[in-house]
Order: sequence, then structure tokens, then C-alpha cells
Amino acid sequence: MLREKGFKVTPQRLAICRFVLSSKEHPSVEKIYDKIQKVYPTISLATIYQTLHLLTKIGLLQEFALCNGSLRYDSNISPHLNLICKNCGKIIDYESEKINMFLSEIAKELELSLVGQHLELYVYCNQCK
Amino acid sequence: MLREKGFKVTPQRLAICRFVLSSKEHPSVEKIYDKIQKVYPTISLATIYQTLHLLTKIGLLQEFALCNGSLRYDSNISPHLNLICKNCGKIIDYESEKINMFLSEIAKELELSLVGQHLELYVYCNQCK
DNA sequence: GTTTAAATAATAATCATTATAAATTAGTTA
DNA sequence: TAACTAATTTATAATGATTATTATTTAAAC
Ligand SMILES: [Mn+2]
Ligand SMILES: [Mn+2]
Ligand SMILES: [Zn+2]
Ligand SMILES: [Zn+2]
Repeated sequence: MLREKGFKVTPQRLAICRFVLSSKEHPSVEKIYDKIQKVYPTISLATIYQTLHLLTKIGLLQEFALCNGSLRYDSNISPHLNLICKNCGKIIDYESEKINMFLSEIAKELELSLVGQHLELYVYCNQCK
Repeated sequence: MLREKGFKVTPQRLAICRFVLSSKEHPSVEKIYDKIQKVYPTISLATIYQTLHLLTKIGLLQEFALCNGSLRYDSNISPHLNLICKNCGKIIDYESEKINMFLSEIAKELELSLVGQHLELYVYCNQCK
């Protein structure tokens, strides 16, 4: 995908892709940096930021921020709900055909073309409730 | 509401409430500061932040962040969709009984109690599309 | 193997937010 | 009404996250 769009395939980018595109944890930049440093100790934080923005721009990743403003990265780019525990902060995805139906219904009603979404539900998770 | 909860009613807090609780524009901290400075030129940025957090804590205001991380304040605390224009950044609310139905259906299915939500739909607005 | 534009690393700069501490004040009480 | 006091505000410093800068390195093309 990188090569297709004219970007170089570097070991740093591969390492970041390998971790972040398979993560289901909605990691922060710090988490990603820590993880990548273990397999690639000389990587720079600037490279992490640049690569995450690049992956977002080419549509492989979704960037979002929690209510407090902290940036997170989501490898699930399809429409889904992010269930966020108010207590422990854990985020899990919820996918359902209902969501697609709801969104397309809304889009039709508004006569607007939907180009993206980010849906956060705040809950107490099974461990915390 | 402030007095009920044991907080003092100061002119600074009143000025902030008057603006932000009636605004439908989802203003940023900077926008709020600029606006309040016109009626209250000596106000400190720290007071703005403190007051916004206080109003959020007592449930008069909802704090959220756009995908890029910029903080916004929403005086509409009921469940609704925020329609965000990808081009000009304008945010408008969309309220509908469908949203409440959708959310309660999901909550029942998940057997989780929903304690809040923040729903962003990215679109191109009528002026921009 | 050379070449070159793109990418990386290290670091400085910037911006947003929070912490600190002295001065002021809202609300209570005499 | 005046005095009191804890809460609030202000001004400013500190912090933390992100971006900019620039010299060095490297992926990909030839
Ligand atoms: Mn997700
Ligand atoms: Mn809104
Ligand atoms: Zn939890
Ligand atoms: Zn627009």
C-alpha cells in the first residue's frame, strides 16, 4: 500500500505497521513508541508521529482523541462503536449490521454524504461494573 | 446550580456560563477566552480552563475532542450526533428519537449501562459539498 | 555501483494545559 | 455594616505533547 502510493518501505515503517495495524487496543503514541523501541531501539519519536499521520492519511488507520484530548490510533477503520470504560479506560470495539443501517438511514435523512465517523460510548466494563 | 453544589457564583463564572451554555458552535477554549475577554478584559486563561472543567464536572457542559485532538465544549448534553464538516470544520447537532432508540437497543444487547456518549459524523456541509 | 529524493534521528521550538502562589472576593457570621 | 475565611482569581512558571529543523542516512531507480 505504501509503495503503491509512492512512499518508501522502510524497516521503521514496517515495524510500526506490524504493531499498530494488528493492535486492537487503540494504543496511544506513547504505547506505540514503547512497543516499537523494543524491536527497533534507535527509532525516533518524530518517526513514530510522522508514520502514524501517514498511515492515517492513506486510510490504513484511524486517529481519534478521547474526551480528555489524548490521541489514540484505531486499526479498525470500518464503522463501529468504541466502548470506553469510564473506570479503567479499556476500549473495545462493537461491530454490528445495526450500526451500518443506522448510519445509512441518517445519511439518507440528512441528504449528506457521510465520509467518516467516530462513535464513543462510555460504559463500565464487565470487570469494573 | 453552582450555588446548589456549594460553588461560589462569581462574575467570571457567570460570564463564561452566559456565553458557553447558550453557544451552539462547539467552541474551543481559545474561542471562549476571546469572547469572554471582550466583556471581562482582565480574565485569566487559567480561570477559563478551571471553570470549563467545573461546568463539565457538574454536568452542565460536555467536553470532547476532535480527531486531531482539539478540545471543544458542547452545551448540548443530551444524546445527539455532531455533524462535522471535513472542509470548513463547522459542527452542527442532529437530534432524533432514532438516536435514543438506537442507543438503548445497543445497551440492552450489550448488557452494559451506558453512562455517556460522543458521536461524531464527518460530512461535507451544505455550503461545502 | 551511483545517484538522488525521501526518510530518519536528534534536537530545538512551539503550543496547549496545568501547577503554583500571592492577591482578591463571595458568602457567612457577629 | 464590618470582619472573617475559605474559595477563587490572577499572573506566571512549569510541564507535556506535538511539530519543525537540519544534518545524516537510505530505499529505490538507473
Ligand atoms: Mn475501535
Ligand atoms: Mn453537539
Ligand atoms: Zn473497566
Ligand atoms: Zn463546510
